[in-house]
Amino acid sequence: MVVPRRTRDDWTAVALAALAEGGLAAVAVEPLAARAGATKGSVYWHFPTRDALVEATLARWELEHTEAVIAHAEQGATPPERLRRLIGAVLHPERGIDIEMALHASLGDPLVAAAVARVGQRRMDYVVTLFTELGFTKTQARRRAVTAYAVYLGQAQLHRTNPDVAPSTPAAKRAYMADVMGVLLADPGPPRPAEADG
Amino acid sequence: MVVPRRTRDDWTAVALAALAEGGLAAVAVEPLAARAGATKGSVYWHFPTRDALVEATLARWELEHTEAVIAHAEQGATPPERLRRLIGAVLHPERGIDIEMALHASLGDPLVAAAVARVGQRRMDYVVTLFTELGFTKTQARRRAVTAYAVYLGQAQLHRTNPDVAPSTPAAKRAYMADVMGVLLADPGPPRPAEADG
DNA sequence: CTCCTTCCATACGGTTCCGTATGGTTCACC
DNA sequence: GGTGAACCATACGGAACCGTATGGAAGGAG
Repeated sequence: MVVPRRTRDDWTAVALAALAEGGLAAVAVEPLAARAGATKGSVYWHFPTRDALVEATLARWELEHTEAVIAHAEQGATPPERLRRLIGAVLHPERGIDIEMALHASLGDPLVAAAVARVGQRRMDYVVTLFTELGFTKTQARRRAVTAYAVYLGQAQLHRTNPDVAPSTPAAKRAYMADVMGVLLADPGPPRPAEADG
Repeated sequence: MVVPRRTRDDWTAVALAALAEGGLAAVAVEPLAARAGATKGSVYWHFPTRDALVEATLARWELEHTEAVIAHAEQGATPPERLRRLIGAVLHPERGIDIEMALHASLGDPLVAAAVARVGQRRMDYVVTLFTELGFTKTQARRRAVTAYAVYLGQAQLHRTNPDVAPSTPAAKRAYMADVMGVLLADPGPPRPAEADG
């Protein structure tokens, strides 16, 4: 009888799967071990504590998925096309979005909050550069980036709570995307110098 | 020694407070009882089970907070002003937003998911009428309503994960709001009859 | 004052998870 | 083929929570 050995990465992989399905609470040592056909003994050999497992899992997610949205957007040729791919990513959900929503639902955990904050900052920075490339001033770009990223997050959320309100048919999706693009690229008023930026 | 008696509403009030602070997980019978200076005996007299307590708490929240955002918006004189008040509500957070975010973080619970879906539907309906009043066609209004509500949700989320990116000073808030308004009210293209609405 | 209902505290058993201890198995390498 | 390290199963104690059982205190009706 060949007994399968596990590595650290095996456990973080199982943890990511559990995270996507059942949220952070599902990343529990004993259920995870059962899921992997092993026992706690293995987990506690590879990780000193459950928090360490969570931390390693988050680190892996950051590595693999932080840049995923950005990389996807960067496949667009022009800045507007890149923005389009960014916003449209929500309408064509991949596996990563489940994990992301699960993490947003577990901001009570300090480790999760820190990871999500880092990823959010990184993406915001990218979207700011995107709007800068689109001809917005720095201040204007920052404002639009907040709105654009909020649309991204809100869309994902809305898709979970009220899937019926989201456009479903390809034609509807295309029309909706066109509208969102028009909205986000709307001409800002002339920059009033008095305005602060905080 | 006068012993304080508790009512059903007392317990849902305590549950709402715990919900705002610690999420659904904090709505646990024993900690709640300790918080209220009582014991489980009282809770299990007023409610047959913990789920019943959660359900009653959600029902109360729906009653008291579903229409809160709408009522706040309806204080605006004109449709644009109403939209402005709706979106701006996130920038001036009241106590309700904590509970709402906590519930959005606990969509894994079926009771919570149902309540949040009902509230979301109700609000979406309202925003659609808002955009209709603003002169949009039904199809256009639906699209803009999705975007507007997504901005609302995403803003709230972003405020929790990356509070630094949100505008902080009153001047910056005003400028940001003006930009968001301009964005959401941007003229849609002419309605192409071929477009579906799913 | 008495009695009955309402309300609550205490005590208990059961479940699920965390973390530790300990002994056994597998593998590399000599 | 023996030895030490890597890997894992089993068994245990403890904490937090759910739900039940039961006895008792508080307050109104008579």
